Amino acid sequence: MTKNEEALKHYDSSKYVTPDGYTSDIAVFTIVTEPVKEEGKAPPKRTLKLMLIQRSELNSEGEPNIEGGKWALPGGFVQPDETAYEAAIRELSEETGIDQIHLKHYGVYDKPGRDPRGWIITNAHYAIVTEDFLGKRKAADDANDVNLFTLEEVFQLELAFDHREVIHDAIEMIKKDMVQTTIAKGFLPEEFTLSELRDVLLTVSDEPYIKEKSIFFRKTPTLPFIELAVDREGNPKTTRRNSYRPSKLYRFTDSEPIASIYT
Amino acid sequence: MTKNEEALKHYDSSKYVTPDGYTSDIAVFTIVTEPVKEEGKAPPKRTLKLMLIQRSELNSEGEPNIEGGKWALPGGFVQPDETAYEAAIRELSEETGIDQIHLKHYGVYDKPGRDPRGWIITNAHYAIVTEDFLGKRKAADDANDVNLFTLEEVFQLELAFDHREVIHDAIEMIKKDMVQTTIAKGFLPEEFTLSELRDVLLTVSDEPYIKEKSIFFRKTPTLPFIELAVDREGNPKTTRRNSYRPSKLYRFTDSEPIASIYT
DNA sequence: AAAATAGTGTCTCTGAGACACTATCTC
DNA sequence: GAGATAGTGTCTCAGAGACACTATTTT
Repeated sequence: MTKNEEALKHYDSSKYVTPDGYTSDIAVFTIVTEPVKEEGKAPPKRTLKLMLIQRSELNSEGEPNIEGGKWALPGGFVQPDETAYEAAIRELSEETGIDQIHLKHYGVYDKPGRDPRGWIITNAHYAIVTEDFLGKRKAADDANDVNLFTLEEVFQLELAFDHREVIHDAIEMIKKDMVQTTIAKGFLPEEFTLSELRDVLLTVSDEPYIKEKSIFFRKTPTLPFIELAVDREGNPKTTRRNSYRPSKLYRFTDSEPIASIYT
Repeated sequence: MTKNEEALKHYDSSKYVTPDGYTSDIAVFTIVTEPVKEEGKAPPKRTLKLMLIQRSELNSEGEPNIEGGKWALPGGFVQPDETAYEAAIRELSEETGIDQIHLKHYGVYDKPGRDPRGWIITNAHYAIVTEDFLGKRKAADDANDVNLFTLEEVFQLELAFDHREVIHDAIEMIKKDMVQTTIAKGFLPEEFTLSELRDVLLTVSDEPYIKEKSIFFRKTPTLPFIELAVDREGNPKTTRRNSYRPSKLYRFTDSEPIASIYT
């Protein structure tokens, strides 16, 4: 690398205008299951929701905060010694106490003027967490409220910066990825029933191969990326958490399929 | 926005460390058709290739250039008054003379230490151009050579920065998008024959629904995003460019399908 | 007639799709 | 038995897949 070292001596970064900041934002999705009836086994209603934080009116120094009072995606500035992906994990943990999550980059936002503070580039991710992880959430320093909203409610809010666009893209992306990849597993326990998987998929799609019970129940066990969960003796595992009648448990395999529009 | 104006007075960007640069890189793909036989109607062989530039040994001031001599994706620094997407279009036109292209963001590269010049964030795109556009290509100031490589040849080269990873991701992404979206149209004329479409798809996939002629010829005309090209009287248009027997022309419609792994 | 691409005919077998039915369990 | 989820039976029809065959044109 001696050639490069010499080249570096002649490189002057001040020749170029540099960005004023690089931030990492995260659209945190969860599926909330609400028991329709109180008590007992019930057909819980599943709803896909997005977590937002309300920016505080004042910053830590007691001065007015940028876009204070508006709702925004959790996130913050990336440090020079980390990637935006790592920053996302760190911020999520700082701001909400969430760890262990499925996290994926889905877009960059760099339109001039999108942030009043200057030339700020935002690397956007979406995250998938299960409901129980959100129990751990807590409000952090410069956020005075953390809340979950349905995909309809979100756009009724006053949103900070260009987060309307950023959130819109996140929703489109997760809806697409939900049927094109196996990210549905992020919303489910390791081992799940076919009904549970179907309910998760129903939050984003009404296609007959999901909606029609008989098609889904017959087809899904044959898919290459899903397998029956078995115990040490090779007998199918079952659960009664959703019904009195035991139902079989399944798990995702390691194989990642590729869907095609030409099939 | 008066609340924000007040907040801005208290905002000090120098509190944060800022990146040393924001660049936009482009993986330009093209499909080269090489006639197997010279002269006459032939079954041309199609190959997917990637365009790279060789970084010059010396910069415009005659001093050693960073990563000089190595092969790299075309690209460069984003200006504060443009998006990386706009920069990609500009650079592509500057460095190679290409305009009118399909361009898509596919990744961000921000690992600390990836660029010896400092903390540099790269926004990566892939582009699809037809062969004839590449006729217009020209070498630019700080690139002393522009060339096309097959996907195998690429990884034999000495590549600059972390472009091995950036290029690897581009290839994976275009292969996926080729069967999951209608980007194949970027490699084809407005109106194309089924054989032409099939040959394009065969550069990335060997699945039977593409490979098996009878399946592909029967299935494709029924797909919702492909329609027969007709003239003013409603008669199917034909061409003889690939054979003596005229073959029907097709076009992509506006509809964008979503593939699913659960179907 | 030969040769080359562009299709179609035919047959088998799987599986999508619709909807009614059965199974297993608790209360 | 009522009621709830978890599945299965059955029927029809579309289409995947394999491979041989026909069609259209120039040399």
